[in-house]
Amino acid sequence: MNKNADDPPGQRKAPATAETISQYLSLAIHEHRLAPGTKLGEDDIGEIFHVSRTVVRAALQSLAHGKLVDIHRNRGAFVAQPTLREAQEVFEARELLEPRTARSAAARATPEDIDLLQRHIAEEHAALAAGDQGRALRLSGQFHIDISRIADQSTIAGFVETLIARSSLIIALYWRRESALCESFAHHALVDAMAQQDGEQAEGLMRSHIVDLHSALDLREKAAPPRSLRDALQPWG
Amino acid sequence: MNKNADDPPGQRKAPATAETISQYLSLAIHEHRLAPGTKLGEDDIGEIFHVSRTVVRAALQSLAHGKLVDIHRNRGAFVAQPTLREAQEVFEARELLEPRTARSAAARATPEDIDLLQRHIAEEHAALAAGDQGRALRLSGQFHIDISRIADQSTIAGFVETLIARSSLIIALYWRRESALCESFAHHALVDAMAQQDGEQAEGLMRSHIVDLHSALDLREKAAPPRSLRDALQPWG
DNA sequence: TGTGCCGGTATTGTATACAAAACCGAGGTG
DNA sequence: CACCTCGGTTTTGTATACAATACCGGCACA
Repeated sequence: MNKNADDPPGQRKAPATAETISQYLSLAIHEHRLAPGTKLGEDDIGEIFHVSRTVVRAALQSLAHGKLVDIHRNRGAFVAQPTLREAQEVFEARELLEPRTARSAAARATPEDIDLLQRHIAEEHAALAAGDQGRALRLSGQFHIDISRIADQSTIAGFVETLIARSSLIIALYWRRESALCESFAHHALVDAMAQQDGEQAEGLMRSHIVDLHSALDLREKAAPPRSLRDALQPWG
Repeated sequence: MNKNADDPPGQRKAPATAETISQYLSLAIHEHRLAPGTKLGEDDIGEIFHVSRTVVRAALQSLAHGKLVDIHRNRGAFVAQPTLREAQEVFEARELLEPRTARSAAARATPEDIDLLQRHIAEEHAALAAGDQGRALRLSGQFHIDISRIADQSTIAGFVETLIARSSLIIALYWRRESALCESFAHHALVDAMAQQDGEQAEGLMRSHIVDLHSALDLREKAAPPRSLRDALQPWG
């Protein structure tokens, strides 16, 4: 634990590349420390990481490609605010991609892979027990990404990764309080199926798990309006 | 035909944004006028479009995100050369995404949509008849993109779009001469199924169409080595 | 002949300077 | 009081300057 990847960039000595910065911002978004709609000023970020705006811009453009931030010309970059419609689409895409991926993963998973997944679940539990919901949420997403990595289809894994990232924003916006974060059970069952190389079962479990997540979103138009009228009309930018 | 989108950027008057440039390069790649492995020098491109390297870099980074170009640090940007493995993955992903998409599209297609698709097929035929294989290939890809647009799932449509783009590179590298470009028939049958709102049929046709494409690739290790040893070992970058 | 070193040259990476556009608040006007 | 206008301020967009690295030729040497 000497060098924790979650360390703030405060300590100098590393010049910080664009990739570093985008990963760091991405992490903050995943952990819900950067709320949707937050403005990401180039000067601010550059000051934090001690780099020029050139590098920051590259990082922001990278994030914009993954739809984690929206860039409005001459206005700047903001943490994305997926619409209800986009939210639907993201989960529909996940329903299409992930079950099949889980099946492949089950067929290919080595004991080490199973180990890794179980460690992740344990970490997730620990984070949840410690009350660190952000971290738990991120690890829960990481679990899905790991599965698609195990499936050994990097192309689809890349798609899944962007979908998970967007899901994090969607959860920030549309998650219903009532439904508890009881996913860990589903994850555990999934690992069991994979440990037994039962692809059929894994596929089914993954499908219902994602359907569960999907149905835990509040699909109705938000009662609470966006933080400002300007934001409400941003699509015009 | 006054203003053709395919016009070279020679005529000044428009300052050319990063998006313009990336679209233009993307088009050239789709039409096989830029071969895989071609170096894309920043100064060269900047000179062609009369912009500074700043915007060129943004365009190249954008293309790199879609895996159309590879950027090697301190070495520059090159038109991507998908490996055989990546080629497999891309077509497997297409087999997963597009049939389902075709089904949705069939359910939603309006008469105008059918019209658009038929016009595209006609254009494709015309280009083929005129011997412009590059253009025909691009239009054939556009056909697939249009279908995913009709399905009205922009997220999946985005994935399909990047897969089509990469397919263009894959075809450039691994297409077997022997197999003719007889896809038009498959496209025609697809439109017919969609015109009748027959989703089941459309899904099946799309699946077998993609399988056909996939099997028309040369899956064996290339007999012809890459243009240079340096390129052959680039993954080390 | 082939290999390794080494300098100049070309190209990319980053920071900075300047231009252009959006933001914001004060003041004027109906 | 609402609305519009206008100037200063802030922030982004683009070009350029400089630093760092890779490329490529010749030359020495085994």
